[in-house]
Order: sequence, then C-alpha cells, then structure tokens
Amino acid sequence: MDQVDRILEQWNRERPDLDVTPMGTFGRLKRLADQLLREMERVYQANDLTQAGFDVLATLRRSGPPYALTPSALISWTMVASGTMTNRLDRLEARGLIERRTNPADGRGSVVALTDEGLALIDRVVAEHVANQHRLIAGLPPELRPHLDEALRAWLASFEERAG
Amino acid sequence: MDQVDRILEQWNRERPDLDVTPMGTFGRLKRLADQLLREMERVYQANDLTQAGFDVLATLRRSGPPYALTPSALISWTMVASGTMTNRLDRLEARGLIERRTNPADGRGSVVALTDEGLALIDRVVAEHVANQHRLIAGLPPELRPHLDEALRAWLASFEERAG
DNA sequence: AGCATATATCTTGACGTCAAGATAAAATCT
DNA sequence: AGATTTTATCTTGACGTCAAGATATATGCT
Repeated sequence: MDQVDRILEQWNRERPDLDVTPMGTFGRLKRLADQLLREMERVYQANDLTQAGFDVLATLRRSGPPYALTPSALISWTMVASGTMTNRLDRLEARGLIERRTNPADGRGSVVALTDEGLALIDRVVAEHVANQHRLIAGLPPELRPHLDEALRAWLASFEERAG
Repeated sequence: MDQVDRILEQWNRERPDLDVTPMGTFGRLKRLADQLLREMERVYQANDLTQAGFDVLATLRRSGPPYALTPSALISWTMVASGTMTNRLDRLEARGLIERRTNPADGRGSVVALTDEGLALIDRVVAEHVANQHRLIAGLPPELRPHLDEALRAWLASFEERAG
C-alpha cells in the first residue's frame, strides 16, 4: 500500500464507474521518473550544471571527436523544441563550455562544438553521473531489472513507431 | 535497436571505461514518461486545462465531498513546492474552478474547494483522461504489465521509505 | 537565371517550477 | 501571560520549456 494505491482507492470510492487500473502504472512511472530526475540533479548541481546543460554536453561528448554537432542534430537527439535548444546553447556558450562555429556546409546553420573546458567537464561529470545511476538502481532488485527493461522497451517502441 | 540502444552504443565506444548498463533503464523510463505526459496533455488541452491544473482539481475531486483541502494537503499529494501550488491555485481561482475560503480551524491557512463549475469540469475530464490512459497502455503487451507494475512498485518503494 | 518552397536557427511571449525569503498566526515553553 | 520556535502560505527572482512567428539561406522547379 503505497501513495499510488491510496490514490486509486480514492478514485474507486468516488468514481466506481471508472476502471482506473492503468492509472497505477502511470502514477508510479511518473513518480519514479520524478524521483530519479531529482536524484540525478544532485550530481549536475554539484558540478554547476543543469539537466539541460548536461544533456547537451553529453550528447556532444558521446558523438565522438571532434565533439561537434549542428543544433538540428542536438534537437533531434534531445527531443526539445528549437527555442529550447537556442536557450541551452546560449547559456553553455556564455560559460565557455561550447562554441558556435559557422557551418561551412550550410550558411543557414552553425556547428556547436565542445571547448576544451567543456570536454574536460563533461568527461568528469559523466563518470559521476554513471556512478550515481548505479547507486540509484540498487533500489531495484536485480531479478526485476530484465522484466522492467523488457516492458519499457516494448511500450516505448509503440511510440517510436509513430514518431519515426 | 532503439534510440536508447544507439546512445549506449556511443557511450561504449567513447567511454569503454564506464559501465553504462543502468543508463538504458533510466533513458527508456524518462523517454516513456515524457511521451506519456505529452499524450495526456492532449486531453487537458482539449478541455482548457494544464497538467498542473488537472492535478489540483483531480486531487480535490478524489478526496470526496466536500471537495475541499488545505494548500498544505494539496502540496503533499502533488509533491510540488509551496510557491508552485500558490501559482496553480491563483490561476484556477481566477478561472472560477476553485475558491479559497478562510480556514476556521487555523488562521494561518485557508481551505481550497472546488466550485460547482470546477466539480463539473473535473468529473468530465477525468473520465476522458482515464479513457485516454486505457488507449495509451494498449501499447504495452498485457502479459508484461504485471512485471512492469511489480518493478515500478519495488523501485519506487526504495524512495518512499526515505522521504516518509 | 528567377521564383517558389523548404529548412536552420533565433526571437518573443506566456507558463510552470523551484529555492529562499517574508509574513502572520499557531504551538510550545518558561 | 510573554517570549521563542514552528508552521502555513505567499512573494520574489531566476530558469527552463514550448508554440508561433521572424530571418536568412538552400533547394527545387520551370
């Protein structure tokens, strides 16, 4: 009997005409995602980063040398709106973690690249981040992990089909 | 091989020193939660509500007659900061969906209650919302649902212990 | 070539969120 | 009762996000 169970109990009492079974799954998924994000924020904050900034730096880092992508590519990987990416890049650029270069192949666009400082920072923070994830996943019994992964993968696939 | 697999592949190539296995679980969880929230937004928007407003109205509705709770109780159920709740209540009050009454039992606080209009709205929208959730969960094969629920419940419990 | 359409990025404006501080009213402790 | 601490809610200021529109440059079509 957790908090989500209590919510379902209330709905069953107040709206017995509704089958709220799926709400339990949605509620736990949201609460868990919120909790995990909050815990991961700690590592970002400890390194003067936000989730938003970390996402961008990490995307550039894992793309490999020369650690440079167009804003469009970053938008595609991170799934945010273009204005959101502009804002993220502005802040990271102001801090000297990335730089915007002209795109020789396309005069409309630019290329975003990690600076030496940005590369050093993300290489350090991502190691902390991964260690933190190991700590957090310890709360999930190992024998349940394959089941969780299978379900998440299947459910997520039902969306990625549409969005392409 | 989905988008998350591609991300893990990149990390394994770029940072083979890190065991990024947990990142797959975290990544899918976040992406799935995002997708589901986005889909649920549709129902809110179609009824001139936001997720934020819906949460408050739904919490009041399922608390049962007289559909009234203190801001503190709402904060506790919805797990947001006090300033966030003030903002949500301001907007809902301006739209006439809730009203703030003085709390006869505590001069410091108030009591937030659904108006007739608010009650009618949330009763209608929650039915649509639940129907929408049934539609969305169709993307998850039925035989995987108990496994997902079990894992989510166990993992979430590891957090609810701490927070109390 | 010249015009129409598509694309890449930025700008704007409205929200939502939080942390930290302010205010007022309990509750507790002499 | 009077002083101190706690609690309930609101205010403020800084971010982050998105949708829609603006701008500049490519691309495609005739």
